Amino acid sequence: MIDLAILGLLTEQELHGYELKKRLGELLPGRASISFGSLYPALSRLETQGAVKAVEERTAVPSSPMSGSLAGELAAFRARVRESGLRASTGRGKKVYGITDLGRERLIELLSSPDVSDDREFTLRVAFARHLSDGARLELFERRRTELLGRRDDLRRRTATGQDTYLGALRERDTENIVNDLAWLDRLIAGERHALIQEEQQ
Amino acid sequence: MIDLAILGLLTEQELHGYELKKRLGELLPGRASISFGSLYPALSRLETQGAVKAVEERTAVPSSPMSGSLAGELAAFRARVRESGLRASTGRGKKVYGITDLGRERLIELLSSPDVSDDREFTLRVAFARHLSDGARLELFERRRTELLGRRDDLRRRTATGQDTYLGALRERDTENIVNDLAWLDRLIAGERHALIQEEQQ
DNA sequence: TGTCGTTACATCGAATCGATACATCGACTG
DNA sequence: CAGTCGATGTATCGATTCGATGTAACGACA
Repeated sequence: MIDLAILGLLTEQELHGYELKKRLGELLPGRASISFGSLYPALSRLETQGAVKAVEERTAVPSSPMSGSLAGELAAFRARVRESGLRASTGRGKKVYGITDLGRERLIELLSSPDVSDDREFTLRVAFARHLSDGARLELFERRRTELLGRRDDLRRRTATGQDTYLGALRERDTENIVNDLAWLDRLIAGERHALIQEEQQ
Repeated sequence: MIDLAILGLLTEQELHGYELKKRLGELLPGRASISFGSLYPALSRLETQGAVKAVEERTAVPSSPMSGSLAGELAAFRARVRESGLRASTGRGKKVYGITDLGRERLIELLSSPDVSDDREFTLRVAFARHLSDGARLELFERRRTELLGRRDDLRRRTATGQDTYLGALRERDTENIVNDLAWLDRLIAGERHALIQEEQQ
């Protein structure tokens, strides 16, 4: 899950930890994000595995006063960071990560996993769906559709005899949300098919 | 979260671990449940704290062949377990838990927490909402309403400039789901108000 | 008779969370 | 112009939770 998030975000842009967390918070629905306590260890793990690499060395606070040349280095570093899309970055000690070829392979693997039962993971896979081939993307959506149909039927089976008011209300909400998700998915799938046909006709 | 789940389920019925997990799986939306790796430690913790207690001692497999009287004991135990609502229970070695007065207090505390940002936790709190007073229940729903309104506005603010197709699709889905949840909540709240007015008129 | 699926408890290592520590910087405030 | 506050940033700690695995009894079925 967290690997998918990191690799997906880094494919599009080189980023440092803090920024990674912020973007992920915007990607995931609700108030969900990931904690620093999982992010930093995950980055280390991925770096060890060679899936990501630190692009810019962290600028340590020099213990001795900066010489002119060092200050120049720092300015150059900041300029590079700014270029790479981190305008809001103030503060010192950033460690900017980028993805490697191995990381890109790993991302495709993660995006192609047959398991579509985890909601948060599926959300991330849609967010990075443009990195999949047309076929793989369509397959992802259709597998998800099957999953949701299964859930809907499970819910229907359980919504049998007269329950507690609030229990019943919850089932109602869940059913509505699944129906909604299915309609949304069908629109996505229709869009994909349309795109595929247009491609073939060229 | 897990404490809330355990205490809520045990308030309604004495249960053992395996059954607890199954029921929780039915309560939570999607394929979500909790793992044994968190359930059993949590039960131990709650037992130490005095919030739950083992109602029936586990029936250990006797190392020596059962005497007639022991077999009788076992049968009696099974009958008691069956009475307490565990019809499907076969197999040996169950440890049935019940809630204590302290546990009931703790449940009310958890149900009354002001934080309604966690989706799973909110679902559980609705599931056990009948254990709250009319006022507290209404407050829970209204706080959740405010939370969802905040999320909706956050989403709107972010759904600004032309993004990636799939990113846009995700935002669409999230917005729809929130709107759906809000409508559902409003129905719940209306129901509560109606009930309150009827009470006053008596 | 064997062996498969279900019921059931338990534990382990790894992943993750939530809190906290520490430090820098910009902006607002008295 | 010093002082504080909030945002930015990296990092680690203990507790929680997960996912996998082990063990075992039992019913069903071949």
